[in-house]
Amino acid sequence: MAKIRSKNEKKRKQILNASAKLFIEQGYACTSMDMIAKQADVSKQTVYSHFGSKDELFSATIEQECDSYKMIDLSIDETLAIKARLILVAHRFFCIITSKEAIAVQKICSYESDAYPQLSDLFYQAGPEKLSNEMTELMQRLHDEKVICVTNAHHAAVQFLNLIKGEAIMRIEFNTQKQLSKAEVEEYIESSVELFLRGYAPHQAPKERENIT
Amino acid sequence: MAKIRSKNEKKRKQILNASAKLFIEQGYACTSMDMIAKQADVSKQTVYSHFGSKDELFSATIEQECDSYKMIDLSIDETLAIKARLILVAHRFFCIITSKEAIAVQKICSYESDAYPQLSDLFYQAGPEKLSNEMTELMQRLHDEKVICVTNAHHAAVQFLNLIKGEAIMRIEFNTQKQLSKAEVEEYIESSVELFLRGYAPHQAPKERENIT
DNA sequence: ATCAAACTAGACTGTATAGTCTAATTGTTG
DNA sequence: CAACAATTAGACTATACAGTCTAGTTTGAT
Repeated sequence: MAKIRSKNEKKRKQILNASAKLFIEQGYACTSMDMIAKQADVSKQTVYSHFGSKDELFSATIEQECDSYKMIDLSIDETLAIKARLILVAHRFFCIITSKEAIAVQKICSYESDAYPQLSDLFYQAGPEKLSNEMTELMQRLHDEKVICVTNAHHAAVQFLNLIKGEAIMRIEFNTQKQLSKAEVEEYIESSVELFLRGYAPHQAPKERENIT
Repeated sequence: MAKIRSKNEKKRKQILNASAKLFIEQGYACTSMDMIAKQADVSKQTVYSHFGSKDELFSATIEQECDSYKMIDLSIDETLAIKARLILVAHRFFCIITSKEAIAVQKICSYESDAYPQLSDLFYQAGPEKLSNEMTELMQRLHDEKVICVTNAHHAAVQFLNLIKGEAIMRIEFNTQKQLSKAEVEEYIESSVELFLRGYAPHQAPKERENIT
């Protein structure tokens, strides 16, 4: 009496995994329902019985991918010096936004943002906005700790995140021939964290002078 | 003997204008050759006689759009105070990258960067890289003027440009429901220029203290 | 065992579109 | 005017694909 759909969930997941893989690899237009069915090892009819249309499946797929952004953790060992803490945060952020999946979902949402405004909005909330909110909290905490001195924690968060992106993110996005080496990225990130810390250094910190190497 | 193609150029331009409009508005996949011919007020056969295939036309269109990025001018009234100068530069940059065409070309190049790597590379060079190079020169000049103090002018340029992008550019790119108001953007830009200037303030400038309002 | 829901394979429809072909027309140049 | 290249309209081919239909099979709950 309870279970009306026996295998439903398993098939559904198979389909969503397949569609995620294909949409992400090939985009919306270049991925056909036949390919998805085949990739999911499921009949085309089953795809249509779970998701009424290609649009619906696409939406469900992107929503699922957005859900996977849940595991962003910016909590940081608080005993570290501020510079080391921010560099750690920067690296984590950088890893997240340069992951193959994140880049692909970003491209597809941006490109389809006119056709599916609610989808790209969803992505924006689950991705960039969520990150920026968490970063805002971190900035506020650092400010309260008097490690930095900001007048607007949200601005500071956005500024920090944008600084970290640097040119690396665009080079990845546009798949340019020349890509930045890991060393170049590290150097750039360190330079950006330093800029950020100098710009938001708390007042009355004359000892900073001695720290200059 | 000279003119073998009489009306060629005019038709060619009609076609490129039409294709630019349509590709930018609708993307590559959703724009058909019939639509382009109709929009250009030209027969389909003429389109094919000028450009052998849809791919070729697409490439020519994007290349043409990239050429139009030529007119970026960051020269600034040098009598202005440094903060005012950078705010002016920031606004120009912001206007350029938020223009409908720039956003559209960016989206399309990013999305098609796997299918047409040479195209997105072209875009990157004509757009982001060109801008970043000009900005690097500006940074170097400002450094030489001792108005700012940077250790790596290119890093500083990238940092400045990324700071200016803020969250506004992403909200536009993803077409989110909430968009930043002009006032919000202005406030953010001013805050970012200030951050940048504090972070790269020249040494031994104690009079700065008095400037704080 | 039975029965209904879920599933399958694959044929089928209708539509969109890239690219070709043809026959007629226009426009340019000598 | 003659000749020729460019252009045009539109028919045509081939293909891909969204979505439907059908007929038969598997599966799980009772």
